[in-house]
Amino acid sequence: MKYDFNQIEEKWQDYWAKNQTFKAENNSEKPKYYVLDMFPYPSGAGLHVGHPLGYIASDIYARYKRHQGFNVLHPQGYDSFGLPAEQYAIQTGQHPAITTAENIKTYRRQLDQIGFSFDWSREVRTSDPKYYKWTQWIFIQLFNSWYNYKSEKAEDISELIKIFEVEGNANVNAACDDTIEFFTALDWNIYDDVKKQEILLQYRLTYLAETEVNWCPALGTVLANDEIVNGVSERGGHPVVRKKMTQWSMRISAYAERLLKGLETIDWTDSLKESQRNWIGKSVGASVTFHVKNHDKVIEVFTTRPDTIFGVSFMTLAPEHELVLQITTPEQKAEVEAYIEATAKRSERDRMADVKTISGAFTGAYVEHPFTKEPIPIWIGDYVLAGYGTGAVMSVPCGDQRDYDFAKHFDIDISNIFEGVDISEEAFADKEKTIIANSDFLNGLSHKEATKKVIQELEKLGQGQGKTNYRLRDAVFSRQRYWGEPFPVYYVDGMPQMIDAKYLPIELPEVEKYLPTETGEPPLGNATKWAWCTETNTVVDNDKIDNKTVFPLELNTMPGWAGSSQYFNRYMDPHNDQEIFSKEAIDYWQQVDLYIGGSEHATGHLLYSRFWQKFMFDKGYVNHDEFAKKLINQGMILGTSAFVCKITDFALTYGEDIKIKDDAIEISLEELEIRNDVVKKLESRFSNTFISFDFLEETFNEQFKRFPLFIRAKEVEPLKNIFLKEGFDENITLTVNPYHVDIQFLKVVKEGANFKYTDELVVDKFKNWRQEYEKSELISDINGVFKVFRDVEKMSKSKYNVVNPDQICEDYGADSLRLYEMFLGPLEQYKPWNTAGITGVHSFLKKLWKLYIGENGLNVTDTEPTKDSLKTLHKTIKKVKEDIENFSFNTSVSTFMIAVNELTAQKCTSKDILEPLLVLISPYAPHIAEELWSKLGHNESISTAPFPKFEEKYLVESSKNYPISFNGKMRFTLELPLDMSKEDIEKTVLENEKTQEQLQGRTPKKVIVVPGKIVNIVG
RNA sequence: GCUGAAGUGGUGGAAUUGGUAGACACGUUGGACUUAAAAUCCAAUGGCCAUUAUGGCCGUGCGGGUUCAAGUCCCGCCUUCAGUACCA
Repeated sequence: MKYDFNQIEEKWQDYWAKNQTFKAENNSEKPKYYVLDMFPYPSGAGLHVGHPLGYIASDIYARYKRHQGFNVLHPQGYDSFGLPAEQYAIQTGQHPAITTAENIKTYRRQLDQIGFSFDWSREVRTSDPKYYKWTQWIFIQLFNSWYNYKSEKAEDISELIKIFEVEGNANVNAACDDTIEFFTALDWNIYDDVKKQEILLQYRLTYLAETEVNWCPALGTVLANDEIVNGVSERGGHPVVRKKMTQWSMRISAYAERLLKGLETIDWTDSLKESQRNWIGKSVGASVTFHVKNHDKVIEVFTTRPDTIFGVSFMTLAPEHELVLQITTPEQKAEVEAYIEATAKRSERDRMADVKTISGAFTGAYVEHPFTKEPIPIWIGDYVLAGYGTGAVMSVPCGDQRDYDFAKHFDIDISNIFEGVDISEEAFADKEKTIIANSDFLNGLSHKEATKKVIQELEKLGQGQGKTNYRLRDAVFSRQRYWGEPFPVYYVDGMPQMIDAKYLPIELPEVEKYLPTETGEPPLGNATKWAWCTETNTVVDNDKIDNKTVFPLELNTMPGWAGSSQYFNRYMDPHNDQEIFSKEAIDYWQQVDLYIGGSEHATGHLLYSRFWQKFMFDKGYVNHDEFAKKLINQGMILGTSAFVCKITDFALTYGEDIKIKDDAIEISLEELEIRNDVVKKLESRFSNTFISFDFLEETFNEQFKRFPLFIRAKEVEPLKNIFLKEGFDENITLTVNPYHVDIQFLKVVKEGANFKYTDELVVDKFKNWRQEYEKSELISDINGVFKVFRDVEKMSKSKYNVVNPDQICEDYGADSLRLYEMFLGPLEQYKPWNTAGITGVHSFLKKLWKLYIGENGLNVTDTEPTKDSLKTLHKTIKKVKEDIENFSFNTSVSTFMIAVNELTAQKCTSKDILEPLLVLISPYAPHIAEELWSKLGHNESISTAPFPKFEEKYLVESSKNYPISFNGKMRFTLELPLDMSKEDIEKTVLENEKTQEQLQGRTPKKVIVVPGKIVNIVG
């Protein structure tokens, strides 16, 4: 009987579905265990081989825990709101809900064919109104809460109102906007309703405020900091600019300290915790107030080194600092304004890319030193960021490299306050260890002592106090997009009001088009009919009323992370339409025991989820203020792509149209008009039409007046328009890198380069392409014109390097895929996908099958197991158990191979060996395990069979093959009884003729005997 | 720059507390079976030298050190990957 994996796998997948084998009960006698995967975004490209890596690992763990007798919750769902579906909708008019549903169908089919033990009865989809009802509900809870630093938790906003009514806000220590003004109870009680609401908004955990946001023009929306990578949007790589907009924000900064402290209580990877720590960015120091001379103004700075206050040579303000224009003297006005204008023009990205250039301007104004009362000049400089601290720094050039560079550049006096440090040297000594000098009352003190002392003194003067600053900013929560959760919000007199929770969900209305309205409102502004709210909190349809006051609704939608910030709790009770989850459900499941997912979510999803969890904890909805006890990051499986570049020949041939420069090709603007011609010529030159050109407008480099890119022939016109629109003159040069090559050509490359499973290998590498190709591996040189490089990078549709698991499941089966993905290497490691080794695990499965099923049927008998077989079995049990518990899945696959090889060699047929072996293998290769299990006569699924017990006694040996080494080098081995004494071992070894041969008559200086381990003879 | 992780055969990767480096696979070579191929099975496979056999030398990024013994521990470098970055 052959191992017919296709038939077997289909059979058991049907069986599991039909019998709901993996359905988790909320009531059970068994202990619970909650294994969670990060749910996928169902993209149009379908599942690729990288997705299942983490899912397979968690599935093995979940199945293992079932064998251990746990009631396992192992759910799956979809993070189904998001940009790509909407971008697709804009292009095609197809409703995102439809494409999303289609994609989910594909994902489900692909997930099912791998044989995961998910409890699909608990599936959630973030775009399902039944689900996002609760996302909206949480939003309302956040709106109705404030953060009390005294109790260190979120409290109901009604408590705050009570305090205001009785004593005003002077004694309130809350997370709130810095612009808050003090008022008394008297004031509060006479404020009108709008004023009261305005004030409360400054305290709410989600609030509406005008903030500087990251605006992405190409996507038409704002983005959170973690959605921007290297200054461009994470999705699509579009440029991002700073812009002031009225936006919903989440007051995550209130939780900064708890988010930081909480990291100590959870078993997450160190690198991930470190990322979160950096992101939160706690720094302890002091805030110091400086009085501006001849002005009734103060400048507040934050510093981590208040002890260096006597070293302050100048102040530096961010160019955007609000006081700059007020304090600038008439003489300096022109210079300062010019500088401000120049920095405003530079994009954030330029500013980031160019940290070396020192620039700034003197305002002409001075502050007074708090102790010496000396005047200190005030400068502005773009190395000071408006968004961090107060946007102002006290500059201590003898202590800080940047301040030093700035002072040198502008020739500002540098005073030295460090003992024994030569400030003419650019490399500074470790300042934390240096004694303070030239600093009045701080002289002779260490960093620590001086810091303490100076804060005391500043407090006496009323000009400062100790302060802790966090880098973590509040998270912008509005998106000007269609495909997201609508806010349960309407406006009265411009103030936001919550729609009563009983009307939830506020469903996403239909729109004609998914673009902003003509008046520039978000896409929801196009909706003509949707549930909305009147004054009396009655939800009615827009078109059913008239003559009544109509209140505007919130037209923004929530960001992608809204739906994923509590989904792990919703799985506990996913069909509950009365509550987000019942108390019984959360009391039973508590929190996620094991969470597996990618580290790319370190500062996004994983931070926001922790924040919401802490909020839910404060409100008493959950029992733990961390949602996941343990978290493992699976590494990414990378795709192989090829790209082609450098066409020297082409430039020479077409030298009249195109010039070569720095290995790139330049085309002047006039030549753009004949570009179509050029392309035609090129196409005939390289007959197979494989050249096309591509460009991206946003990569225009202003500094060099270049597009470091490729041009696609048909897109010449739009490019030219952009060019002229931007007002660049006609002599501008385009730098063209013509390596975007078409599929036809790559098929040739592919055959030559012997790729497997990669049908399309085109990559757009518009960023740093020279570096990229220099780094990559040259795999082919075609006619000396094209060079083909192979590179390994993240799988993505746009790189044409996606490998999906379907073909592998068909050719080798899901069990092979599961084993192979585990066998590739350690779970956490990044690794390129390469199918070369899959035959290894596949033939292992065939050998396993043959061990049980011979030519004439079942090979398994009731014979007594041999000693050797028992030893093989028990050493396998031990190793596999340890491996699973250490998440070292790759080594258990080897262990299985060894076990099967040994048992085959032993011709083992004993049921007592082969039956437990199946349970060991079943988490890894569940289909074949189920099939063989049933062939052994079981009517029940193997999935709850108890995990075999390891017994030491079968491994006990009577002798050991000792390695005998001379000066640490192993020469030969010697079989000796394990109960032999140290002395006897030494004696036996020394008497051995091989030892004598090695010693050649010399007397050993020393003999080391480690019983059970090794013998080392030192000569 | 800072933080974190990692460097082991032709390849992916093994190696508990320091104790036989290269498990298990892939690939390669040779052989068996076959008209042939596939599949399957057997053998060899870190490098160099030597060989009738026994062998010998070198080997875990580089340079030192500790130790009877170092891939593993310590010090100093180099490289790669990832994250982060005028954070005051």
